[in-house]
Amino acid sequence: MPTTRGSMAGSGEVRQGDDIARIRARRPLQDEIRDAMLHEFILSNRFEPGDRLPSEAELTKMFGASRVTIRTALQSLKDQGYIRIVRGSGSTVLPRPETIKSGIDRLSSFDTYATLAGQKIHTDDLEITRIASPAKEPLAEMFGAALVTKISRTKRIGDARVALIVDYVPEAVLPLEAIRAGFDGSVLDLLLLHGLAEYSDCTVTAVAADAALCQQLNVPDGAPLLQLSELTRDTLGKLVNRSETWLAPASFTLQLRRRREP
Amino acid sequence: MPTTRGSMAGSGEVRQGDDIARIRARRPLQDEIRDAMLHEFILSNRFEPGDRLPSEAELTKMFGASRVTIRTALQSLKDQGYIRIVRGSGSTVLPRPETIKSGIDRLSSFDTYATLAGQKIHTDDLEITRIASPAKEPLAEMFGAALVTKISRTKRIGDARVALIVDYVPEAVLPLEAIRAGFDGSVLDLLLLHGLAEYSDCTVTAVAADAALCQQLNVPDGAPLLQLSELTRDTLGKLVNRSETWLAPASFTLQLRRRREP
DNA sequence: AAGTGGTCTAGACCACCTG
DNA sequence: AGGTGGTCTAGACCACTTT
Repeated sequence: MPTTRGSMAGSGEVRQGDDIARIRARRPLQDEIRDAMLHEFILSNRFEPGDRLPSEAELTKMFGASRVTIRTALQSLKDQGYIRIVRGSGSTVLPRPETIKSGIDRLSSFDTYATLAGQKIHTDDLEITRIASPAKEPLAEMFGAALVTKISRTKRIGDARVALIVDYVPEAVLPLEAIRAGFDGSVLDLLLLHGLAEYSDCTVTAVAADAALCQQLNVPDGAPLLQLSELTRDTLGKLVNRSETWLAPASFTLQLRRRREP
Repeated sequence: MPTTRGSMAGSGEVRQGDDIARIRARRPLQDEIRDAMLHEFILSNRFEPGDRLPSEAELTKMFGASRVTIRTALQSLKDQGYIRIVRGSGSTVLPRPETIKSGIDRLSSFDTYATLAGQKIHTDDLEITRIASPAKEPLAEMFGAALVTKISRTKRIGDARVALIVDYVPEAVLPLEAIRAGFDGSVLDLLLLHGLAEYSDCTVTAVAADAALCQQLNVPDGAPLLQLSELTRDTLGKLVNRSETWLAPASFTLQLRRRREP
């Protein structure tokens, strides 16, 4: 019943200091509590898989927060796969998800994936060119813009060629000069950095390497490759990027978690 | 300020009838309001892409619900990609997501995908066999069980062979007899029906069709195929199914929406 | 300065699960 | 029957955007 906020004056000042520190850091209480529960209860093995967590009422007292705040934190842990919540019964700790922290369903660049996996990834054969297409061309029509920058490169891990990536970005979204200046291997990272990418719709197929591809990726003619075709959009749904990626499956497999329909 | 619930007695009885009807149907108010906003505001084009929705305060009055309830409904619309919410500014309607209502990131069977896409899918070459493997075998070790049922079949749309699917389910999870009795093309649907499947971790690669595969799928030797390897688990994280799928990419491509890391 | 969404509280009633 | 999570309310303060 303390805290600086809230509907009525509190008698206890216990949490006030904490509150101020947190607000300074602009960190929501619910996030603090979620992280506290994650580290102190779960990751520390204080509660092991199968164990029941304290009830929401108890947690309310333990953390001195309202039930709504506690629930928000618990829901977040549930969404991340750490606990299971059953009405009328309680919350139990789940076997640690061997996750796949970030699968292909997350909008992250291959550079980022590789780095997270502890791999050093290199960019070769970089070509950045400006395309001025007539208004009727599919590319211009797709973006609703005539000036588009094409960025093509191959990716290498150690001595192995692992991917060919070709991106198209309209000049109006990110000028060619900005791309040249900021490009460090990933167009997507550049877009994310500028807050220009929110989501992409991605199609995955298997294709046989043609002459051009097998030369670029150094694979035999007809070798099976994963092809990803993506259209990336910003928060407003505006198309900001078209991307085509070919992956040599020996070096790169896609992983994702499929969840039950809610 | 009305309603039967709530902290204090209400003066207006306006919503009481609605409330009772809703509670009978066990439908949360927040869901009703979300659907009402979706249909009356967005799908009806009363507010078009780019338009601002009423503020939360206004919605509170319009629907006679508390702000928390209104916010839950709005968040749900945001999660589904219908609106954008900006602090200090308001909520705006987004261009209708051409979504991909349900991509590969959802735990649905290929039968379900095909049906949703308006395709009639057929099951051929069905084989259901019981495997009793010594405890040291990888299959037995994986499931922690010696008795496992193997279900193998091909899928066909019209005259085209589109997939080969092989599933393994431990007898302890679903007895062979239950599978024989309930199988209508999809092991996953059977597991979902019994509440036995919560999520799966899935690996996607491209492979070249070997002799056995090209015979079963009627594709040329060495043709590129999509291979999905899945381990499906229940709410407790217990392994309930291993599944291998080979897809002829001409007939089946995978689609998914990739979202920015929160 | 006014308005909007983000966060939080305390209290209430209900449905469900477990003794 | 008692405890637990699910849903809901009214009110408050804050941070951010807009005017």
